[in-house]
Parts: sequence; structure tokens; C-alpha cells
Amino acid sequence: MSSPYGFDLVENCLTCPMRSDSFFCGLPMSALEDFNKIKYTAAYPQNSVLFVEGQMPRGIYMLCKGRVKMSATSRDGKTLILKIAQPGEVLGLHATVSGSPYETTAETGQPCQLNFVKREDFLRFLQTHGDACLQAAQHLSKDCNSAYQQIRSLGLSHSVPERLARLLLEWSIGSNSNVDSKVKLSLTHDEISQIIGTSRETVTRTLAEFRRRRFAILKGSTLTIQNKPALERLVAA
Amino acid sequence: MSSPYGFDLVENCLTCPMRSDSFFCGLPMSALEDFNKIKYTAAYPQNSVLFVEGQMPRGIYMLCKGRVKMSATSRDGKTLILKIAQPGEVLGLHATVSGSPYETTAETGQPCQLNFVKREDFLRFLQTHGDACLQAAQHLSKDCNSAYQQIRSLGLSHSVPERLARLLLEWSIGSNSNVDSKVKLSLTHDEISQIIGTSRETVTRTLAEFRRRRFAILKGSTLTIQNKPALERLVAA
DNA sequence: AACCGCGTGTGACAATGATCACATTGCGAG
DNA sequence: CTCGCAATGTGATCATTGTCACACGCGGTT
Repeated sequence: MSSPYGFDLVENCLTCPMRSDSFFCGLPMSALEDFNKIKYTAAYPQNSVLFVEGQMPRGIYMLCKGRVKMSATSRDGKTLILKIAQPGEVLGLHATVSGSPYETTAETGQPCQLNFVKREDFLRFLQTHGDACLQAAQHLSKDCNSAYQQIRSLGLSHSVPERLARLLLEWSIGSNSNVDSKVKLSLTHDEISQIIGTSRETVTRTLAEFRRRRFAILKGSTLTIQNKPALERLVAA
Repeated sequence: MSSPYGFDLVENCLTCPMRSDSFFCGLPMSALEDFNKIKYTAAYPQNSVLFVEGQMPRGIYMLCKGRVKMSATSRDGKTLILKIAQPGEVLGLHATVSGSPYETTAETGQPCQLNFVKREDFLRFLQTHGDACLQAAQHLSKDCNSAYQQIRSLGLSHSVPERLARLLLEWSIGSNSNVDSKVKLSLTHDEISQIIGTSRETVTRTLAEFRRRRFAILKGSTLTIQNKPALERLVAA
């Protein structure tokens, strides 16, 4: 049962040590047992493409372990990152529920474990388990929320520093504002630029500016917030 | 039963002449009867504010007649229009399902008829009617889709002409590409600028440019597409 | 008629940020 | 160790577009 990507596969949701309180993980036993029957567990290496925007939905992927980058691409090759999915999230839910093509591309950013469920199995599952359906609706609500957040960030902000500051603050949620708070993340400047809709060079420059003004430092994969209030002022502006 | 806004209220969903095939309208009789019991039907004049972003959700508003402008506002007063809701759509669904604050402000753009359902009634309704819950999930999926569309438009486009062309094409869907197609809509340049995230002046200038190049003419509330392929080329660029 | 208020049209100017071009650093594979 | 590639840093340039300022036209009111 050992997989080649540095961790063991967990085949049984009922005894899974990674269980979170989100979505299916938090379902009552009866539903979880049924879910266990229709899912296919698999591990994926880094940079695997789970699905591509425009494809007809095959089903949902529930993310157990690892991170997955959700993105959209324009005809001329420009890429926009919509979100970095965390464990517990369900990928491809909208497309699977609505039957319309996947609107995003999903690519693993690290080795991941995922549960796949075929569309017809999943829809039957939702129909027979009312609570699961409600969970799915709540999950979709959260997706909508995060999409609206991003629309606000893109449409209402006046400048790149503002959007970048917003992003850094988002990442540092829950940390103390007095002490220098550190957060781990693994994104290149290029990927950051694709999240806030700007160019790689501008991200580099703006981060240099933040460093110079002692607002925040991003070095390697470590983000250090030095002056949270200053960043918040940038967002408010 | 006559209302002051130029149309009659329809109190009974089962016999409603406006019934569309979307969402609740398309539910089986049993569910529709239950829905009929918990809804409050009301008419609103133009420019009524149904809810404001940040408020805790009181419930859902299902739009029977009229148009409703969904928008978000930044601290400095800049406004972004997220969508113009059409009859058959349900407003405030995410917030009501997830229990988080409304993320948008809803304001009637014309006299409207709406059915309001209190949050607790609505949640109970979803729990007892599995098919309604699935409908709700599909509705949320569509909302996500349109949100993703807007993110792509804002984040992946290179210029205002591109975004404006995209918007005009969206409005003219279903019309013939050979003949000059005309569409009715009532939006000021200011409102258009808030949809595509630019300034009022730029919209005026770009529309003048389109007129000069004989791509499309927007005069009053009439949009005339003269050269659809040219607009499509702008989007593809 | 004179007077709004609102939507639209247009010029001038400045600033933001995209783009190109290239230097430097860092890191993993051989 | 060092080669090579990916990521980062930085300068110069220039198009796009936001902003301010103001004129025009049009429908309604007094």
C-alpha cells in the first residue's frame, strides 16, 4: 500500500488520519460508507494535470493531501491562478454538478493524494444523501465567495502594491500583528503575478519596495510580515 | 392584488404565468407547494436596495420579474457590477447557504417582483426536498461559472477594448452575425465602466472608436452590432 | 424661456505598469 | 565542483488608461 511519492495511500475514509471537518470528511457514517464505495483513491506526482478547462466533467476530485493549483488560461498563453486548493477541498465540483465543461485547469503543485468519484456515481450519491447535497452546496458557496473576493481584488483595486499587500495579508491571517510573523509558502514571483494579474517583473519590484520600506520580506518560501498596519493602509487606500 | 408599480403581483407559484424552467419554478408540484407556503411575495420600486454587502443573510430573494444589479463597493467608493440578475435567478443564495455575510449588494434596476424566503425556512426546505437542494447546487454552480467568467475578463484581458468587445458580444448572443443585430439594454456608460472595471471616460472613448470603425453602435438603450467578426478578433487578440 | 441635472463627448497630462533586455543568484543533477 | 537552468533583480522605454477639466445636448420642471 505504499506509494512512490513519499507517503502512504489511505484507502479508507472511515479510518483516515487526515480527516478534516470540511465537506465529506465531516459526513455521518452512513454517507461516508457509501462515499467510500464509489471513490477511487490515487496518488499523483508534482505537476500532474488532473483536468483541463474546456473538458467535459468526468467527476470530482477530493483533495486529501497536498496542494493543487487551479488556473485559467487565455488564448495567447497568459495564465491566471484562481486559487491554490488545500486538503479537504473538492475540485471540479461546479462542472460536475452543472454538467458544463470544467472552467479551470487543475494541476498538482506537490505530490498529492486524491479521491476521484465518477460523475454519475457522485450525482446519485448527492441524490440519496440530502446532507451530502447540502454540504456540496455549502462548498460551492465558499467557492463563490473566494471567486468574488478575487473579482473585488482585480476590479476594485487601483494598483499592484494594493493587490499584493492584500494577498500577503491574506496569507498571514491568524498571526500576531506585533511580532514579526512568518508564513511558509512555495510560490515563485511568476506565480504570484498570475494570482494578482500583473507581470513577474512588477511583483519583483514591488516586493523589493516592500522590503526597502520594511513592510514585509519574502525570501525563498518564507514570508515575514514586518509592518502589518502599513500593509493594511495600502489596501485601504 | 394590484401593486403600485405598473404590474400585478402573482401570489401563487403554481399558477404563475411567468414560470421559467430555472430553479424553483421547475420543481415538482410537491416541492413547489411547500415553497409556496414559506415565501413572501412583494413588489419593489426601482432603485430599492434588497441587501447590502457585509450584512448577515436574512434569506434568499427569488427574482420573478425585473432586473437586479449585483455589485460590490470598495472603501473609497469605487463600484464594481458583478452581474445583472434576470428573472428566475435567486439572489443571496451563497450567503444564505453558507451563513456568511452577503458578499454583494443587490439593488433593483427597475420595478421588480420578488419572493423572499427566510433563511431558516429555506434551509429546512432544502433539507426536506433533495431535488430542490440539487437545484440549489446547480444554481450555485452557475453563479460560480459567471464569477469565473468575470475573473477571466478582468484578469486575462490586455485592454479595455478587448473587455468591452467581450461584453458587447455577450449581450448580443443568439443574434445573427450577417444582419445588423440590435439589442435593448439600459445601462449608462458609467455602469458599463463598472462592469468591465475601467473609467466612464474610457468607455465613452472606446465606444466612439467602435462607432468610427463601424464595429458597433450604442445609442440610447439600443446596441447595434455591425461587425461581429471584428469584435471577435479584438477578444481573441 | 430659463434653468436645472444627468449623461455624454473630448482634450491634455501624468502615472502606472507591461515589455524587452540583460545581469545575477541559487540550486539540483551529473 | 561546476554546469545549466530556473528564479530573481534592475534599467530603459513606451503604450494604455486614469484623472481633471470643461463643453454639449437633452428631458423635465418651474
